[in-house]
Amino acid sequence: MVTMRDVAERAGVSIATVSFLLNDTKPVTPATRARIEQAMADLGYRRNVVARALASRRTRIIAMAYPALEHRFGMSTAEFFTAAAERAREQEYHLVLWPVGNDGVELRELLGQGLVDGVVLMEVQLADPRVEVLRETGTPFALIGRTTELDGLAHVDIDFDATIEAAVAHLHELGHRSLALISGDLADPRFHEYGPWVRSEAAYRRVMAEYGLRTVVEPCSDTPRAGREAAERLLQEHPDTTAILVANEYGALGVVSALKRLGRDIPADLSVLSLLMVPEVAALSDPELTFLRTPGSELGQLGIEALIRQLEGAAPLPPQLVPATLQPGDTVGPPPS
Amino acid sequence: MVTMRDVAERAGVSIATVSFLLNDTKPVTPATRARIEQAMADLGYRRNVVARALASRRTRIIAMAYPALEHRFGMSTAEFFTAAAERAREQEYHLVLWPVGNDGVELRELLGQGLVDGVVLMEVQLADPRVEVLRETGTPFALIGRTTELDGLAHVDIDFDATIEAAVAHLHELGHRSLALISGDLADPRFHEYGPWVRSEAAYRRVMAEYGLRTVVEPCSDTPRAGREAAERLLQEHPDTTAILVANEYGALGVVSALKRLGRDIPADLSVLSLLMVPEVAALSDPELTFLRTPGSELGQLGIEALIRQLEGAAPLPPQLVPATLQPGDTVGPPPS
DNA sequence: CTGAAAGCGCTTACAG
DNA sequence: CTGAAAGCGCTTACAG
Repeated sequence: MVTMRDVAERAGVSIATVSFLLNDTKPVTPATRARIEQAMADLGYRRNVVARALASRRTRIIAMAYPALEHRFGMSTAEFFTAAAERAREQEYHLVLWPVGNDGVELRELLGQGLVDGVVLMEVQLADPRVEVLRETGTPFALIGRTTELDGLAHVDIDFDATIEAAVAHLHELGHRSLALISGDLADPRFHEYGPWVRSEAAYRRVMAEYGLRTVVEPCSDTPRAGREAAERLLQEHPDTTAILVANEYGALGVVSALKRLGRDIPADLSVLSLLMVPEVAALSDPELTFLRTPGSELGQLGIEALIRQLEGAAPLPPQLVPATLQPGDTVGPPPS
Repeated sequence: MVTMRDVAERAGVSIATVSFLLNDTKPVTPATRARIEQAMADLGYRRNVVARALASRRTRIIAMAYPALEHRFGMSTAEFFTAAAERAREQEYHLVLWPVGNDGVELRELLGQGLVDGVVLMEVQLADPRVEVLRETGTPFALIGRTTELDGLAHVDIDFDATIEAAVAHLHELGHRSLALISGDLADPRFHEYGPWVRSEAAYRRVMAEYGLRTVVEPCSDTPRAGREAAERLLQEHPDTTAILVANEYGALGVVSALKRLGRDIPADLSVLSLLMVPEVAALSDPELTFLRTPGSELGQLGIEALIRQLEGAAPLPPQLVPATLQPGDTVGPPPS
């Protein structure tokens, strides 16, 4: 292994100078810079990140805490994670995945090891025990999602209000007046604090009230089968529905197939608009779903950015609420006349 | 931060003794063991992994190299990755995700940093430039997948031969004689060396020849839309087909919807058997797909296991070929009489 | 602008 | 069975 000492010797300088150059932490004359760079090139020097971490007390490793037991690691998550990993790498950070429970116990254990400089929290609950653990241990962190009590926490999240507003406005413009929401299963103890479902449902109720329209919400867990059942229940109880909003990525696929089974033409008889979905999943449906695209890459990157700014003592990234954007598909049209 | 020195002082021993106890690397009398353990508990000591890494020249960090640009990070990948991360954590390793290209350039760059003890390679190509990089740098590694030249490389993979044999046998028993394969798109330069598609197609040809049956292969890229088109082409060219094997996870969903569009009853008119799929994707189809389950968790864990054994100097894990197992669904039945 | 030296928190021969 | 000490490869006051 080529060390900094080897480079310093060959360049005829001290290791301190090599370090100053590498970190751009003190000025170095062009002449010595050239000698050091030549020596590094000759020897193929690569700085050892572990030694650097120990000496600088900064590992440049970030953990993404993902509650894999409670949440399926699906396509959306994959988008968050790979975008985050790439953004981290651009800034010379590494990203580790910590599949830890929501209660914070394992998280505390791992933090004690001193491996990471900070943590990005995914699948944030309204009251999230992990936040307390991170605070107690003094670990810098950023949320992808939001707790209820935010007081100054760095976070990025979907702008549920704007997203739902856009969705309802779009359907309303087309002429729809009877809009139902198939939401998440808030009765499930794992999810009753789950932000995306709580917030999208609240936003739906608020926006519908503003439009003076009736409110119908059908709970549904996150599987196509549950989606089918929810759609069947919905049409039984509210046969006059002309457009269905689905805040449930995998449930949405079941909604479409249930309607087809029931002989409904999509979108001639009934429109389906999927909220919060990635294109890969929308394409799995036939007809392909019209949907609001979860800004997964953006949020993954912003989450990393928010954390890295803290780590580097830069100006904090203001909270970012990113709306999902409408993507055309084949499941939304005007209501039947 | 509580250090080993603090523990040693409180227990009245040297830091070496604390280290010996912690690593179980030298015997310690019960009395001093008790004192040290008490001190650790009192102080809430947690060993610093970075210092340990530098001193021991072992970071206990493993990278999973994933060519995110070339391959979608989908549900199957997520299963591999989370299972690997969990298995690593059980053995006190951490898993980082390296989204690096297939050419090995970025991989070499990252290896130089000395962060990881070893690498698990995903989405292995028949001739994989990354293998050469790992060899040159002397990095321990394990493959999830297989190159053509394996000479002794640690690897775990799907047993494509056994999987395809089981699939064909199952359909043959039901009475099918006209089986077609919708495979991957080997014409695409990104995938013409992609093991799963090459191997499943080869196995199909071999097995069909053994049964004395005609061979039909329709290439298809990994999207539902491509699957729809492939199914349409197939029925055009070979209308007598009674069962379709699909070696293409997302393509399979398109195959089902194309058949429905064409008015074919599944499975009364035509059976669809998806090879290499995870249950979450199978459930997205309506009717739910009959499929051979990709052993993602098993392979993720075995890949980590194979690597860790090398890292710890244990007996090497013999190559593991794990067959996909048949999962009942609603898309396979006897051929029309 | 550059260098000598202490120190990050551990592991590991070596000695007893 | 235990300890003193060197060393892992860097960073960072401090001094000049």
